[in-house]
Amino acid sequence: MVDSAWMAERLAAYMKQHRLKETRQRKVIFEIFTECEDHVAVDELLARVQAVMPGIGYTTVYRTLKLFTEAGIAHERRFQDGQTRYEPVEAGEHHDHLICLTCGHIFEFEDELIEARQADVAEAHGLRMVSHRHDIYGECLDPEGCVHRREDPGR
Amino acid sequence: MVDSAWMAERLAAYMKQHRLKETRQRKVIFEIFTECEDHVAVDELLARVQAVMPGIGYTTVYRTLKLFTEAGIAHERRFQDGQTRYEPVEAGEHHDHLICLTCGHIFEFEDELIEARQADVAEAHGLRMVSHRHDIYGECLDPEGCVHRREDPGR
DNA sequence: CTTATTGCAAACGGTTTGCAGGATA
DNA sequence: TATCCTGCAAACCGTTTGCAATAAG
Repeated sequence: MVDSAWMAERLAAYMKQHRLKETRQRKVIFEIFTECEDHVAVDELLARVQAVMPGIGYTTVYRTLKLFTEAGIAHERRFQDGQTRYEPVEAGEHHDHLICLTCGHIFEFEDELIEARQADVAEAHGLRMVSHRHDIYGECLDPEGCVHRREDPGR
Repeated sequence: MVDSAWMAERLAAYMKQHRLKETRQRKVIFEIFTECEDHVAVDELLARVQAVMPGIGYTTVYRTLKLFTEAGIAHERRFQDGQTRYEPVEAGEHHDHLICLTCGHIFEFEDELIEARQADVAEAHGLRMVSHRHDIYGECLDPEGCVHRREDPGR
């Protein structure tokens, strides 16, 4: 779950430290961004923001999202489609996904063993792990009894 | 290791089936592509190809790489840098990637422990693992002594 | 001689940047 | 008032497409 209070705090701290200004645009974008649970594409967010503040420019949205990323309250993700998507950073977050090819459901998972092992692999190659991306694709073992069949297959 | 004989065969079969023509350009690109062990970016490959065949257009390289992909002898991969990279398909392949953010080098790895654990994670959620994608990003522990520094850091 | 292919230039889509006017501290 | 921020337009970058000329079958 998104902890918008924590995000607001962290953003405020970052802005103060960098002597940035709190503008109407940034407030609105923040508001809407924190309401987005999933990975929002920029144009998607822009559309939602424009519904509230019609005159806003896409440049501002791009720049603000970049600001959020630098402030540590957003993560940038690029999928195969060439678009950049952003997701709110959550406390104790993990971004490993288990995608069901049968029903489309996306589970999030975290496995300490895998986490630890990744760092080892990096080290074995002379690197310090900074981040990772791990997606597992699978099929329902029991399609009939699948609890997620009716859910919206996240894009 | 790249099995260029097998690749040539598979490509030939695909071309025959689709009534495509064997051109000088395609031969040269194939030659050079099979010599590339790692993940080549298009402009990288273009440079190598142009060293052999100066007049060749980048359009041709793009189209040929797409052809290779359709023929099943190349894999298209997009990492976080926005460039599309291609790698020769190998028999029984399966590559996880370790990307160095300092020098740009891309290592391939396979870890049985992680492999096994992934299947477990899937099963724990009621899925049978079909495939996965796993990229680890890191930084050189010793940037000074990095063996890969001289390589073109795929931006 | 028919059809596929090439290479150029121009189009493209997503993103970034320069700049003058406007808002914030 | 001194900055910082905005929004526009234009630049940009990697990639794709239209097209007339060219090469392969």
